Amino acid sequence: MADEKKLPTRAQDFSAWYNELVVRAELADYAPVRGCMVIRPNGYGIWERMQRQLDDMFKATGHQNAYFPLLIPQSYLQKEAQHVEGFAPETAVVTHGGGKKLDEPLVIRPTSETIIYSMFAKWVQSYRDLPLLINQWANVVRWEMRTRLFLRTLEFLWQEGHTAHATEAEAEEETRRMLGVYRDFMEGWMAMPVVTGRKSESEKFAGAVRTYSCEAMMQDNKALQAGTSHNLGQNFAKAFELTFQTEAGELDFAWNTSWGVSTRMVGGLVMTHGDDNGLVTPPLLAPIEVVIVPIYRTDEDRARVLEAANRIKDSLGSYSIRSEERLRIHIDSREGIKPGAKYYEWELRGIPLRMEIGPRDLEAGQAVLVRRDTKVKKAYALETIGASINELLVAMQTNLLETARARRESNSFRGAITYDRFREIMDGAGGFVYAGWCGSEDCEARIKEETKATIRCLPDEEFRSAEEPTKCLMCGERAVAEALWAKAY
RNA sequence: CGGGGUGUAGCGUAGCCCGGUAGCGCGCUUGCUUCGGGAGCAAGAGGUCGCCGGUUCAAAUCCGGCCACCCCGACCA
Repeated sequence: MADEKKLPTRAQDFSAWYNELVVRAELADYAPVRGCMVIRPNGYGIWERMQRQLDDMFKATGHQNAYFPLLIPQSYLQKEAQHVEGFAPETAVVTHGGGKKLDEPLVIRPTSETIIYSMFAKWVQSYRDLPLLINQWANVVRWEMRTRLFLRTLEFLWQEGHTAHATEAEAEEETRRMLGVYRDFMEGWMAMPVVTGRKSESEKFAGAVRTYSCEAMMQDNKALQAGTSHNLGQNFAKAFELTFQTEAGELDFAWNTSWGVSTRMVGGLVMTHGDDNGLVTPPLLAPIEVVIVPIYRTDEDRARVLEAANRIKDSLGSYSIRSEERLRIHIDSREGIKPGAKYYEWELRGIPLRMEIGPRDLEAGQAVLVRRDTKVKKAYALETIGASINELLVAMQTNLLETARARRESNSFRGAITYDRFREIMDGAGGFVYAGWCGSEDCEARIKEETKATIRCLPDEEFRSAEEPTKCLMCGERAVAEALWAKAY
């Protein structure tokens, strides 16, 4: 029966570990509708903090929030050829309203390019109206065949940025800037290192000229596409007649970009930092930074310990890892549950720091702090415990990123690599392989067919091998690019 | 849509071959003892056995149909 409380381990079955952890840590559940997810307060708390920080970052780069409708006339989706081809198979369509069959079916947005650029067309007349920098927080629906909590659900919450610019160069700059914002957020806040780069033609967004992405490595060595940024060129502007008068007085189509991240990042967080005891949440994103577990035997001890716990809690407000916030601290004063059981529960939920305080500590003027990431347990003097907590939170935030990056690098393969060796890697433990590619879609397709690995991106220079491969992994022809290959979610 | 599997209490399951009182663990309720790593004992509550039909004196169990969900593929943030 003690066994029933244990999670499956990551080594046994990574999928089972993930699924059970997400449910047991009370992050999310499946809803009665197939493939739809309910995000519980625990999971939403993490998402809410992600949301708030990203929103601040978008504001800082000059974007404003707006909101566009959930329902899109089907004909809008059909105006951009590649776009409709990419999204039509996975849309949900409303055919009836008010008890009557609709003249034109309405698509539940799988993404909002069409409705947004149709409105942009009305708002933009002159180059003086540009750039137009908009973001929306919304839900979208994509009728996926197989779903997994957070990683792929029929409906998901996300943010989609949409911009219009007067020049191609400005649009490209915006596309890259927002990719950088995502990277800063993922590394700085989620402590999840990412490889940035450009998508291959076959993997790019339906309707984009160029797609860039952030690719993270999960603990099973698979890649997770954690965020994308698209340069849409004038494709949508032409489809929706989004034109403007230039400084020279000529009429031109605007240049668009779109970029998005979703609740999928919560899944990425779990699969990046979680361990066999449960979730590990980076202090910057943890809804609770410190949990106090009071320990007592007698009523007299109980009163003393709880009084001390409250006093400690009240005195620590200024020691949050975010100096502009109050320390998020919680006292677990539930009766009838032994301290040991509380430890397991808070570990499962990934709270960064646990403070144990009992009669013996009070005598000694100390409290015990336990770090979630390293599990190191140590006593600290009460007079200076605020500073100790702050140091530990900062250290943990840093340690999580470094650990994840070291793990990624030790499972990355660069330089000359034969196709046989590549297959061996992909059939075995998996990993990120940086290898030459001739640019042919045939080679790309054959590798996917034979190994299940796909081109995640053509990585940005800083991620590339010191000496770039000269030959294509598959056909041995001259390589035109270095591609990052991995199995992916 | 192809291949495999499962539906029994809030959760996890036994029973099904071989028809005859629906069982166990976790959780829940109450009480006492516990409390520095998942508490112990005692008493209790909780079930249209996925749905519809058939066979039978009798169906969770056998037969037919339907539905739902899960896993493996194809599709994907």
